[in-house]
Amino acid sequence: MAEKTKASRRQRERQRHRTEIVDVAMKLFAEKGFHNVSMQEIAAEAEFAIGTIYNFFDSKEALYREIMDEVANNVLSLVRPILESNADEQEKLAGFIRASILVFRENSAAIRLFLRANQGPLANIGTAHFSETAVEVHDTLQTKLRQVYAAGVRKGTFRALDPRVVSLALDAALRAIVFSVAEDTDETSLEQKVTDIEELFFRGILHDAWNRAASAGAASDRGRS
Amino acid sequence: MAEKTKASRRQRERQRHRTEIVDVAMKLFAEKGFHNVSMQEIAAEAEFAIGTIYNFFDSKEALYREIMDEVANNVLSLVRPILESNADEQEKLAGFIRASILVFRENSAAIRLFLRANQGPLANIGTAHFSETAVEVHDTLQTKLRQVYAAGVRKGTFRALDPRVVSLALDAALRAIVFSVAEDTDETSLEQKVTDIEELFFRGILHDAWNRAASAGAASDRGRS
DNA sequence: TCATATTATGAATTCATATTCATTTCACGC
DNA sequence: GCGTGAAATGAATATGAATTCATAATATGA
Repeated sequence: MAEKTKASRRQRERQRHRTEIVDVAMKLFAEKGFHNVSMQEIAAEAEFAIGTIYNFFDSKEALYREIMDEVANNVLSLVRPILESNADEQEKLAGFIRASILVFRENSAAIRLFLRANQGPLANIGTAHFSETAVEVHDTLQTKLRQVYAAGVRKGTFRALDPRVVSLALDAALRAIVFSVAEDTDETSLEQKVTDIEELFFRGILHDAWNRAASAGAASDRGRS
Repeated sequence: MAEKTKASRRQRERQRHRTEIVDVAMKLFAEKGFHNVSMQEIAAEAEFAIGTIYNFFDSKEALYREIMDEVANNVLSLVRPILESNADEQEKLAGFIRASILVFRENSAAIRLFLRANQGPLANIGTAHFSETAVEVHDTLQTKLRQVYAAGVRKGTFRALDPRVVSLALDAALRAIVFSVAEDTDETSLEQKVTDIEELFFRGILHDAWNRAASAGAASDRGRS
């Protein structure tokens, strides 16, 4: 029993060190990107020797991948239930918007890292190819979004737009907002921004009056400067 | 006169070589990102010796910066006139959407490079800090977009959403679509996607009937799973 | 206190690229 | 065909990390 406690103590210590390294690495990667952070830098910032880092992780890539995977799975576990709930499609999308922004609020560095690496659908190219998990998670969420939208279209809730376009646009727009919120640390504006994004996607930017008048001719009255 | 022609010939040759190098470098940077392309690779692909590249550009960064600046200015010169025209705000935004996608069509590698480096409002961080010009161009366009939107709000054409949110969302969504179009080379779908984006932004995803019914209660009827 | 196992250390090594520069090739005018 | 300067060449060098590993420090249990 005594042995067990002490052995466990060791392990806990080690775990703590591991966590410290991961946290520092996450912060640095999120700030500067994979290529612009050296293992030296991570070691120094975490106050360990370089060798120590390599006791925990086989390589820089492995360290990065591990962080990415963890973050990706966190995001997934928070957002997925919303898209898979029993709520109607409109509520699901509204929930997705709110969740995306709240998830960010909780640990901004982590999410920022995830977004950085997965910017755009071209996640495969460049830095991001390290973590298959992260790419999978991104694809999973996009697929779910498309399904929700398509279901809404079938039920007549949503317009018959290309679900691919809608899901990409929504995802991209949310990222952009999330980043912008990350820059100015104004907390008040966040709630307003969420509302604006909801309005924007659900009802568009045109005022209703215009909306109805313009809707019929929208596709035809081009050609004038 | 004879001398002049011949001297000019030399210079034209040299200019052509320069262009070849730039084109190759652009392609590679766009495909793999700055850090994942070596000067060796560029030289080999362009069929020049490494030293030759350095006869034209002081460093890898300088080469990259030059490309970025050029691309950024091209984009600006194509899109800016639209936002500064005399058309009404709705036409300006519609024009912006169409232009963004057409600009891309013309030389996809170049635009892709530009987008890659400027993903998100965090353009400052990471690879992108090489080219101030590119960042300036991005900021300029965002500012113009906001101004157009704000003007539309004042005139009562647009809803009173945060112009920052709208311009960010529009920009981000367009990028995402542009990338996705880049991946599948399906030309037919492009036109449809443009239309969908316009619909999405101008009128939202909700059907009109729902639109009117839901608009009042949208903010209050949450809380049910 | 000692022997052992575990963990941490960081100088030395390795490796991939960026960059340099002495040499060669080439185009042109004579 | 020859002399000259511009342009191209690529082996050699410089640089900046990533990774290794022999050694030191530390904890554990007897």
